Amino acid sequence: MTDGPAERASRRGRPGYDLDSLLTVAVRVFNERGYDGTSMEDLASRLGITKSAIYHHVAGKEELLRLSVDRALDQLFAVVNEPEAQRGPAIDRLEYVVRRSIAVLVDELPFVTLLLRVRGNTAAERRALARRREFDRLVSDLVERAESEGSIRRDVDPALTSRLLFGMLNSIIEWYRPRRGLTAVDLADAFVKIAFDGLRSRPDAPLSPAPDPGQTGSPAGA
Amino acid sequence: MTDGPAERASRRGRPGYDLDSLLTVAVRVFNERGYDGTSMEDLASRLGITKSAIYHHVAGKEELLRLSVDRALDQLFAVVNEPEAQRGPAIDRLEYVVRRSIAVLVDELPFVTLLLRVRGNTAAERRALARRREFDRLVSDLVERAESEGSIRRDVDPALTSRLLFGMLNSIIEWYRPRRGLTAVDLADAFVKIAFDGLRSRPDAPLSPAPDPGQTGSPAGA
DNA sequence: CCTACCGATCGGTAGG
DNA sequence: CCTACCGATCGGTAGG
Repeated sequence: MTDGPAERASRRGRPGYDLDSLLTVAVRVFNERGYDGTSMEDLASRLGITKSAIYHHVAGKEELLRLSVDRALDQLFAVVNEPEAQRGPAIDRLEYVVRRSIAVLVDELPFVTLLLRVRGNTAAERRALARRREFDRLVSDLVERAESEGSIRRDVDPALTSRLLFGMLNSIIEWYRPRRGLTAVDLADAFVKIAFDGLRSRPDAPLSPAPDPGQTGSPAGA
Repeated sequence: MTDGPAERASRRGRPGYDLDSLLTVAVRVFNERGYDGTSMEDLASRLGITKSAIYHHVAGKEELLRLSVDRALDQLFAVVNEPEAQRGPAIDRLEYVVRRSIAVLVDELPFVTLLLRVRGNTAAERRALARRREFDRLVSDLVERAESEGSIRRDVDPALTSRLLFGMLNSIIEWYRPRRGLTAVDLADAFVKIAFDGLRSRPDAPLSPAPDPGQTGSPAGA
C-alpha cells in the first residue's frame, strides 16, 4: 500500500533524479573541481537539469556536502561499532578496523574522497571535520590500548603512530581506482603487511602461518 | 634567496612586498580557502594592498600558484639528485630520500601543502601534477631496485609499496605543525621506524636492526 | 627611468 | 521541474 521511495518516483510525476542519484553526480563533480570551485550551474549542466531543479531536492550547496560526507562518516562509525572492533586484543581490533575502513574507502570512494578534502570553510565542512576528529580519536584510543597491551611498539608515540597509520590509509584515495586488477581485499592484505610489519624484508623472522605464495597482489600500476 | 624580504626593497622605491614575501602570504591564503576559493581580492586585503598592486609582481593568479608549487618541487628534486640518493644500497638511498623529503616537507610546509592539494583544473596545476608524477616515478624506481636487491619485502608490489610509503609521508602535512614539541628529525626517526619495520612490536627480533651492521641510516642533515 | 603601488572600472558569472 | 530574474562579486586592466 505504501510505495517505496524509488517506487514513488518512477510511478508518479516525471522520471528524474532521486536524492541518491543526484548525490552520486554531485560528489563526482565536487571531487573534480573542488567543492568551492563547483557552482550550482556546474552541477546543473552535468545533471542535465536547471539550477532551480536542484533546489527541489536540497536546500542548497551545503546540504549536498553534508549529505555526502555523512554517508562516508556513517559507514566509518559503523565499523568501529561492529562487535569485532569492540572485543578481543586491541591489536586484532585495530587490524579489523583498518581492513574494514579500507573496504568502506573502496566501496564509497567518491564520498570518502570528498570527506578527506573538506577544509572547514563553511559550517557543513566544520561539522564534517568535527565528526572526523571523533573517529580519529576512537582509532587513536585503540592504538594506545594496543601499545599498553604490548602488541604495538613502545618507542613511538601512539598518537603519532595512529596519525601515520590512517594517513597512509587515507592516501589510498589519491590513486586507487576500481577495475584495475587490485581488489579491496588484496589491497587490505598488502596494506596490513606494510603497516604492521614494515616494508623491510626480514629473512631472520619467522613467516606468518602460510602466507599465500601464489599471488603477489600486483596492482597493474600507472 | 637568503636576504630578508624587505631588505632589498628598502633601498629604492616604496617599502613593500618583494616576490618572496608576497608568495608566503599568498600560499597561506590558498591553503586556508583553497586555490579556487581564493579571489585576488582575498589576497589583496590580506596583504594590505590593492588587487592591482599584485599584478605588479605577477602576471596573475596562476603564476602565484606556479611559483609556489615550483618552490616545493625544486627542493624535492634536489633531494633525489643529492649524492647520497644516487649511490649505495637502494634501501639506504630510499631511507635517505624519505628523511630528506620529510625535512623539505617540514621546512616548506605551506608550499608542499599547496603542491599536494593541486587537482589539475588549470594549466599551472596540470604542470605541477606532471612534475609530481616524475618525482613519484623516481621514488618508485628506487623501491623496485631495493626489492630486487632483496632488502624490501617481495610479497607486495613495489609500485604499491611506493604509493603507501609516500602516501604516509605526504599525510604529515595534514597535522604537523612546528613549535609543538616534535622536531623534524624526531618525526623522521619515528616515521622510518614505522615505515621500514612496522608498528607491531616484535619481542622475538633484536631491538637494533641486525641484518645490516654499521649505520642505521643517514641523518638527513636538517 | 625606476619601484611600488592607487582608485576606478571593464565584461561576465556566481548562488539563490 | 522551468523561466526570468536579483544583488554581489569574480579575475583582470586602464591611466596616473
